[in-house]
Amino acid sequence: MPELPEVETIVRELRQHLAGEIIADIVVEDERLVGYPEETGEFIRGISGREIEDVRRRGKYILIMLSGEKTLVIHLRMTGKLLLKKAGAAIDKHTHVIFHLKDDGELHFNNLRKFGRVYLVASDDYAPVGGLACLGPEPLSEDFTLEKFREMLEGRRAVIKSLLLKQSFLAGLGNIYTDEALFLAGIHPARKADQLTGGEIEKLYTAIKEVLTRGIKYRGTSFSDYVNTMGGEGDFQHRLQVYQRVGEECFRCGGEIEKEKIAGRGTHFCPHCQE
DNA sequence: CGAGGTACCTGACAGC
DNA sequence: TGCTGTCAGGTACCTC
Repeated sequence: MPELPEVETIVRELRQHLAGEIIADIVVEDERLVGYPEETGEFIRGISGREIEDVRRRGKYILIMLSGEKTLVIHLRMTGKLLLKKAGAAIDKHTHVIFHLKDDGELHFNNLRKFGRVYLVASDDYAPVGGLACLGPEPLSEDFTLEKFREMLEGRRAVIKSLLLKQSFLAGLGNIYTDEALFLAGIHPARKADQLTGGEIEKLYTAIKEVLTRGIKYRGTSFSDYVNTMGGEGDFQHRLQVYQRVGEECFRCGGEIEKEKIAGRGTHFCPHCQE
């Protein structure tokens, strides 16, 4: 489901509502969703009674910083949702982990396809969460400069779409925002990374930042599953240029948007604007 | 390094 | 109505 803008939207809401709260108890309905520690009881005991000090984001990972130098890490994968509820709220069929707050609220981890994961790790050691430990740079951070992006692409013979989707290369882009960024930059998704011109790299760099910034501004893209912590939809689906627009007119040239399998994923692009 | 496949799950939708 | 195949915002793991 969620990519960087959706996760960022959720993180901002969680921070506002959860900072300073104490997690009193956790109910795990399906142990498969606990990625670490292996033993669910250890996960529950390690969290119970701790205070939520802050909520942060790294790539598509949600980091709930707890007292005692512990971090509750949550990844939503495809269909995960985090929903803030009042105590005693109805439990949805696909809610598999519930965090009960001391002060009357609940956080429901809902997961239709059960791909999402929760982890409890020491705040100074994220190694047990492999994907988190080896993430690439944050695309909206100051240290992701154009110069750095050029260096990252140097000598990479992979198809650009597959590189952009790779979290260890750059953190946070998923299928929607990758397609949108490549359209904005006018680059065909199947181009080889090391064959992009200097101008194209610069356009892509700007496009990535712009697409993510706008995605956050409009609080994410909801086309089937994504909702924020209050169950509300984002707005960016109304502003997509290519994603989910197969057969429709390109807003730039009037041609027809196509869809093809590239880098193993359904890929949307305008064959005229992205040669 | 890079490409392609499988697996993990449930549900929606198209086609017969 | 119901069966079958395909697809879905993600990632880990495997082989070549």
